[in-house]
Amino acid sequence: MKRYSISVLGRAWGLSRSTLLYYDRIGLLPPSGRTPAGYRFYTDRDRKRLSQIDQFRQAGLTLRDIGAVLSSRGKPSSEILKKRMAETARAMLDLKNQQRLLARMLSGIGAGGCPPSVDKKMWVEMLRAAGMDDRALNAWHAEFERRAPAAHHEFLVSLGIPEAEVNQIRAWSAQPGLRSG
Amino acid sequence: MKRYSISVLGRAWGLSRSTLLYYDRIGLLPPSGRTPAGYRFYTDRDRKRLSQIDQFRQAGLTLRDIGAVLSSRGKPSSEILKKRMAETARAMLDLKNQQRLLARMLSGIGAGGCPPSVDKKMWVEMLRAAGMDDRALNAWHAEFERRAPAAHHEFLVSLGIPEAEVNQIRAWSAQPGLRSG
DNA sequence: TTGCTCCTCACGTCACGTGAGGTGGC
DNA sequence: TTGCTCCTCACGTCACGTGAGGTGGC
Repeated sequence: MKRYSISVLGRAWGLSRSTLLYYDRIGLLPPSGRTPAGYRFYTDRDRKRLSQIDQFRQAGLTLRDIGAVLSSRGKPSSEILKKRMAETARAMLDLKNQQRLLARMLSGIGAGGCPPSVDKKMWVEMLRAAGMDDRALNAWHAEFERRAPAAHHEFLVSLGIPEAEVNQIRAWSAQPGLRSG
Repeated sequence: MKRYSISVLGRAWGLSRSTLLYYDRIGLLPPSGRTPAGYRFYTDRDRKRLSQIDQFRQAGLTLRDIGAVLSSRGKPSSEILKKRMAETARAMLDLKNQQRLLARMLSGIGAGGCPPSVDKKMWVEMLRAAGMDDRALNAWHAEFERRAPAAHHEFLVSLGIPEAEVNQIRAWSAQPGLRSG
């Protein structure tokens, strides 16, 4: 039976010694045994397990999830993989949004004053196009005001709406029903 | 001058009290002052700064980078934004690769035994199509062997290459020049 | 007095990296 | 003896969250 020291096994996968020490500490990859001097040694069984761990790591699973997948074959593991798949989808959207924001910031720096990309008119048109009516729009304002009043304010100002009108909209939003009364 | 307590300001942006405590501790957003009783209070200046911080946070900057961007207007900030833009591109590639891996794992579970997606022949053809000749191929094996011998082994086996041939390839890779001698 | 907000530590999270101080093996 | 690897703490990272234990303000 071939034996590998901790650093040799790590280097084979481009992992550091401290990574394997950590995997041992959390019980994810305990070595097959110790030499009389207390050195960890790993065998081909461990090498195969590390290979699997590495696969799942590349798929972005947490070490806790990897442990769960490896210990229980079958159904639960597919649940975990699906969960991770959903996370990646969300993360992609996040990244795309970040790229949009960064692009705007960079073009803003490069071009000096950038034209207001979206104003009140365009915003409302977009929401209407998405099927929102007056009621839905009001409900949305109310929700925005309730959850993040300052951001709501900032947002309305960013659409080029004058301060006075902004305050009116916010007052309506904070007291739903007041507008129709 | 309007004054906001820590929780009120936080809630306005959907941030927790402890987040603002943290921003104070690291010096990113110190409050304008304290009440006689020691309570932090924030003003509109702070509110505007938090608005900026939030923008950059949504763009994925680290708090350290946000601090740098806010304290030095102009050139250095665009460097930081470009750096972040590059990071997002890499992160996208990572995520796409993760999705590929997850899809393969999930289909593997669903369908039982999955056919070996890529074998030696296809692999070599792809590399040749990319313009690699024998020399380049050998150099690549050598590099793979040097940096991650076990993964190299695993990879060759995954292409359906028999153990004996794998060992030969790895021996050549470890001793470049031996093959031509 | 009750119930709310505020305060300051201090420790936990995640997946390791980085020393410090000491030992085994050729 | 030299130079390498190994060992075990213990603390640092990042952006907070979560109590514990205590106080201010209506």
